Amino acid sequence: VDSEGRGWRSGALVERREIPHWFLKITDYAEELLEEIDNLEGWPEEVRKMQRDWIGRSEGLEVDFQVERSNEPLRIYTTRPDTLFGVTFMAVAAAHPLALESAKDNPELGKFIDECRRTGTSEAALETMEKRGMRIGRNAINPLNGEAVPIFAANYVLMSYGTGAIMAVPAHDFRDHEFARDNGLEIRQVVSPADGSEVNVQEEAYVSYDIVTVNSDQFSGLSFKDAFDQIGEWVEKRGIGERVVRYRLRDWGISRQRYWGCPVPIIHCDKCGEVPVPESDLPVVLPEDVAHVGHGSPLTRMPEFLDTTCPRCGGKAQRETDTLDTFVESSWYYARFACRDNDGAMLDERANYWVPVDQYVGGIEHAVLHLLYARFFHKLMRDAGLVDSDEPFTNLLTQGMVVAETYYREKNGKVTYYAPADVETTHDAKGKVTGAKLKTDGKPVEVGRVEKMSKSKNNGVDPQTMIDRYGADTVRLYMMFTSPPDQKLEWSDAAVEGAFRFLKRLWKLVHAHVQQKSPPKLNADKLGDEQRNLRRKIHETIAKVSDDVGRRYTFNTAIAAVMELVNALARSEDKTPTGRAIMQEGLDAVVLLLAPIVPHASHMLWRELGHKSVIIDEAWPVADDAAIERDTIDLVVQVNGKLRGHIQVSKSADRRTIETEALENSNVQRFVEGKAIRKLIVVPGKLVNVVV
RNA sequence: GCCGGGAUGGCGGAACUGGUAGACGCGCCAGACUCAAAAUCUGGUGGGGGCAACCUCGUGAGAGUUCGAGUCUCUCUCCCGGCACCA
Repeated sequence: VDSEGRGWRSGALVERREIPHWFLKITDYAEELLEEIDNLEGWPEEVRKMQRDWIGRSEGLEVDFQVERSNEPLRIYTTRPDTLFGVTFMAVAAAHPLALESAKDNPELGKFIDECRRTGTSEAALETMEKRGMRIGRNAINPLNGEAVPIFAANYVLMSYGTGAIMAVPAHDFRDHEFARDNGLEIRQVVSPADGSEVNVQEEAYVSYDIVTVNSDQFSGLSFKDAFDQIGEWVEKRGIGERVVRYRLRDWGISRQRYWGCPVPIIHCDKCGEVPVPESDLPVVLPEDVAHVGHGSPLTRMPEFLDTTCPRCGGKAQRETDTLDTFVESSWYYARFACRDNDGAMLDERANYWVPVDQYVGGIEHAVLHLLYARFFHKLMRDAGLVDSDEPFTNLLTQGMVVAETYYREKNGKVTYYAPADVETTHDAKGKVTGAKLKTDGKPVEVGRVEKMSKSKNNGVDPQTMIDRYGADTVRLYMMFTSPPDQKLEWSDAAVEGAFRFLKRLWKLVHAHVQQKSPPKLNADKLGDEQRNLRRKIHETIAKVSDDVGRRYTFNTAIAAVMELVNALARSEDKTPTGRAIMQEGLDAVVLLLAPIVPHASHMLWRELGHKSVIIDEAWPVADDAAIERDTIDLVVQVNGKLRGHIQVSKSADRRTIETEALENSNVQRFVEGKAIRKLIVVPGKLVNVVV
């Protein structure tokens, strides 16, 4: 709202009725949303941190300041009542009623308010712009010391947070400090470090909770907590304020002045007010013959949509043209999917049976908005009796995005991007990329940054092209192998080729094996050293892949481990019956471990390996602990923390034996010779460090 | 500006609880096979030194803690995500 009472949004004049006015009271659930973050153990810690911060619970004090020539006090909210004696000015949001009222007989202030309106309203825009303000021409009286301080309208005060008005303490707040210096206002120190050290608040604001109050009359010499409590009590006793808990979280404006979206099913009647569309008339369907021109929603210019009759009195009425924020629908689709054929209800028992979602996967960019709205909406549905659970998503995996290299040419300031598939790179003897040229004309192109795939950068890759060439298994294997799922995935056609090569190698290995006579049943008690080692590798791999897939979700390291096993199996030249039995065991394991990632190839190879069953019906393999057991362990020997040798000791070797072995190592002796051994550190199963 | 994340060979990444930095793959180099090429196979591949055994430097920059730091602490740089009407 500007100084003349007109409605504005993102710097553009809008109809007053276009100002969003449908809200969901998410703040009513702030406390529960905050507390329950502690229970979301299947969520990444960074998402939980971001949500806590977004909700932003704070304890503070609301205080009334009397305003000159006004009956209305100015109520402010502060989390630092201990600094109340340092207030040297006040600031209100440009759209604050006090600023608007003062602008009526102050055209210059009106102009300033209108300028503030144009700078945008996003938090990022407000925080980064130059802090500007203008005196509204009145003073406020500090109730604690009776001082009159000027009131400013300021562009950095948010109307939507707190009371839209702040007390300014330049000595102990960075933003107030910057503003006070720019406007030549007093900076008065009222708290000092608790440890008695000195600070210069004229230079820089001093902000800390570990303080003692000074220059604060009867409230001097107090800690933060004592000052908070005593000043809070003082204010409450006089009825000019109260201690309150506030949240940074704002209510959710679900109105959008857009065509695309679910219409808000409300009819505006001059007599009856806002009347819900009767259930029998739902859903309200968007008109499809729409001219998308000019500003705002085209619905507001369509009488055939707008004009209707009031369901209550039957008189002339108009439809609501606001549509719902898409976040509204994304807040409950996961439940609706379980009962999508039900036209009689929003959700039924089937939805309640399936939720909460065991494993939810989505981009990290949804950490606060979508994932907080969905949690809120789930609680609404719970309180409406639709579901029994408190939270929508038990486990959350936030995946990274797909990025790819960009190539371009610049001509007369105009940049043209070329698809990676149409470009050939050149490199030096070490493989470092030195340049790139377009395949069609052979002339050079610039190598740009690696960026999120987009049409404008022409760096998108259609997975279908790769699926056509290599098959879906290869493309899946590549995507799972290239990065862990929570990091970005850098697309590379050449690396897809690598995944294809691996599958071909495995295919050949299996076929070479099954062409021989089928192996006997494995007798694990009678193995040679080589055979035991290979068998250990098989079972170590089963154990590692089970952990990577089941606990860590690091599919890239799981696949790397399977590749290592395949390399080890391929190196084996043991053609004895026992050797072939181990090969069978190893290949069975490889195919079972890969089945979730390359289902088609695994299905075929499982049959080739002589099994009658279908692999999708098979159980996940279990590692044999006895096969993993070792008689000896390899230890690293360091001298002063630097690697100097390796020793092999019996797994039952005591500390004394290990120390002796370590010191006998010839390379270790070279570094120990002639020096006094000050300490011997033995880390069981890992290393020995000799400190000289 | 605030909140969250990240930086490791030519490249993607590994190192999970402070204990062998560079697993696995790509790329590159050399060799085998071939008339030749492709495909495939074998070997090599962080920088520097050394015939070699090995030595030395090295995980964005700088400091610190520790017997030992990619990993912990502090300061800083750059990049990415979010900041409520992009969805």
